[in-house]
Amino acid sequence: MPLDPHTTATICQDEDAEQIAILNEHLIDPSTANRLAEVFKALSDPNRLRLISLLLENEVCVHTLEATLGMTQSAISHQLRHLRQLNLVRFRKEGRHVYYALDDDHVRGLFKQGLLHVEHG
Amino acid sequence: MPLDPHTTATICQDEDAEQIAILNEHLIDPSTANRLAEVFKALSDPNRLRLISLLLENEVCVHTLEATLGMTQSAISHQLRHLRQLNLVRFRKEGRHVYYALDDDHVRGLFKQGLLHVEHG
DNA sequence: TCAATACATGAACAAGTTTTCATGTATTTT
DNA sequence: AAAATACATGAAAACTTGTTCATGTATTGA
Repeated sequence: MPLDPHTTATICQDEDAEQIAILNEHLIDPSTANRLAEVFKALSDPNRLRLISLLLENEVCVHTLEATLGMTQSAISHQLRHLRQLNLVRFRKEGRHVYYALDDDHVRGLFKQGLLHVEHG
Repeated sequence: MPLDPHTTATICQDEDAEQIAILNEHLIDPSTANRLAEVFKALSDPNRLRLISLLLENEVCVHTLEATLGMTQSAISHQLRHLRQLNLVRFRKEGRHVYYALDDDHVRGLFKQGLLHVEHG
């Protein structure tokens, strides 16, 4: 009997072709796996998460991010570049300042859902 | 004017202490950031996501995971060990087989939420 | 125009991760 | 008891990632 209450079946051996077919239906394709991994990877670094937490409700300039996070300006800029390339943040320039904000409600959603799980246990 | 409709304020410069105080309230603490990063990191590898997708609804033995994913037995075992150490999967032994299943509804939830975002665009 | 401020970026380095390779243990089959 | 099957694991190799260092561009101020 399976341990996990959510589990519907036990699948093993290559003998039972029908079971293996069922299993294959659940397998996500490599392209989906890669894109999904990219999103989660963007959220898999503590400093990047701290940065994102600052952008959850406000747009903030690079210098203030630097001061608030206690990271070097270069490190911040590299991280922002990373997030930009994934279309997770966007920016606008005003004079010599560059303001960053979340580009996407997806990130906000995943961030908050992850936070719930971590906080309540 | 901010670009992001969700954005409530524009924060810049160290001059305005009140704004910086508001910003600091949003900053997650390092311990939370680390635990949050760990969860997302577990979901940040394509092969691990493909593996998890097989365990979403069923418990599956290692050999079948190997055959279905087209990975070596060793690579599978190492990934399973990793997921075990994070309490994301559990296993039970039966004869010479070891059945793995998700340990945790959290992962299922995050996985599915991530998938929605990736699939619909 | 010269200096200062705000930000970006390439290159190198340190650290971490995933896979492979080789080997080991436990269970079953013959 | 020997061979085969199922799985685990340490160590090394190959690859990825984050930060630092050095330097570059653009805008503002003196």
